[in-house]
Amino acid sequence: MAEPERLTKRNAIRQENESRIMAAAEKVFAEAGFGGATMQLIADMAGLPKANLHYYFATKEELYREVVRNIFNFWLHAADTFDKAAGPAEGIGAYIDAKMEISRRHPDGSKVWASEVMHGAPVIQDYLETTLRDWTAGRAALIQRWIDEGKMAPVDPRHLLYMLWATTQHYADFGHQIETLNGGKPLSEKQWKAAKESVKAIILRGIGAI
Amino acid sequence: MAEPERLTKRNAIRQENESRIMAAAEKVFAEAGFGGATMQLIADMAGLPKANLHYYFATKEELYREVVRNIFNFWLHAADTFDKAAGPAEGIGAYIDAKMEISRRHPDGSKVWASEVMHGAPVIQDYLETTLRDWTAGRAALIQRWIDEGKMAPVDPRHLLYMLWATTQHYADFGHQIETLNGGKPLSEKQWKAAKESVKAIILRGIGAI
DNA sequence: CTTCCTCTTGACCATATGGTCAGGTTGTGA
DNA sequence: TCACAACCTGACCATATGGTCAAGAGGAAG
Repeated sequence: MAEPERLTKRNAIRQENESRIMAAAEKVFAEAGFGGATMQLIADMAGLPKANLHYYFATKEELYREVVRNIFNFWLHAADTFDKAAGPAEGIGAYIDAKMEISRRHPDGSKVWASEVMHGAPVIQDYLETTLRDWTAGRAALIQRWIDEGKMAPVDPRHLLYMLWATTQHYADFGHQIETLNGGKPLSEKQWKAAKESVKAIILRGIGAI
Repeated sequence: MAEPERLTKRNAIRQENESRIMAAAEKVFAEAGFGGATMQLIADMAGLPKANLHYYFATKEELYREVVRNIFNFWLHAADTFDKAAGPAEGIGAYIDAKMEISRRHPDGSKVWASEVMHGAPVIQDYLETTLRDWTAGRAALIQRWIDEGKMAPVDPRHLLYMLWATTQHYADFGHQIETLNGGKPLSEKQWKAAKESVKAIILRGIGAI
């Protein structure tokens, strides 16, 4: 597939610029939405002239597409914890921890993803129909197995997954609201820990895993 | 406050046009986001010339603000069920039902709200800091009382509220994703019922209310 | 050193969009 | 019927923005 990419100065510059642009784009898309984001603003934030963006990414759509794909892949891989567990308490507990950590560390990515899906997934519909669909079917089957083995209560695996996504991503997507309700301050280390524990406690007890 | 508004033909037309515009705006803002929405599209969808929009709503911001306020108030009132309950099973169960129903009937409003909050609540920040903060404090106190009375497990009321919001609104905001994972078809009557039951079962058991 | 290719960028263009306005139409109240 | 105000709208304008381009700077390879 991808060439090994020799370690020349050129390639270093290219990689550096592309990731600067991607990082800036993720932030701007998250804050302003696709329509509200401007190439000029992304360029400024990346510290490059606007024309240079168009050298690396021909169009705004293309840049956006790359950002979304990037996020999607990141999320998928972050969910590997799920499989390696012997039962729901560990598996789902670890999954909640992982997703909460992502919400904390990469809220912008989460927002871009949410925005993309809310607007009908114009650029990653194919991924939803293939990769995500397969991923979901696999985890649902695993959960069903746990149920059949009597390791947890008989809940609909799909709706459980939706609940996991919703609850964990909420801390990123609605972070501003949570911050406002927290007296205008971001959640502290302690509060994040409490959030994780609360979520895990309610859900794990809710599915009869503890 | 507001004048009783005599029932003249003028007022009827005004009201008709304003609600047509608001409905169209809600849909367009939900589908395209604030930045992606255009006054022209809203006008077309409302069946009015663009200049007429600006007669009723001076600017795009003003129209957007009205839409968001509208949604916010709708949501607040829809949560009255919460208070009238004797305990968590009824109170929170009814709240979940009500919010799921809103997600089903008014997904556009939910999306606009989500978008507004995700972008830092530029137009309803004051509401978050006053009305929503008070509302949240009140319900948190009520939940705490239930806990103190031994009617449910000792969970952090705030995080429980976040979980309720997240889970129920997810069915509207991420409706497209859910639909895709449902074979491309919207949830049926049966499936909506199952969703409600799943959510209620997990959460109510999770907080020790059943 | 020379050649070639990649990269950089200021200036520029076409278009879309929010918003304006003048003149016309319609309802209202006396 | 008349005068006034509310309402309507096609045409228009200023601006912002995505995208282009030609000329030049900077590495890479021989």
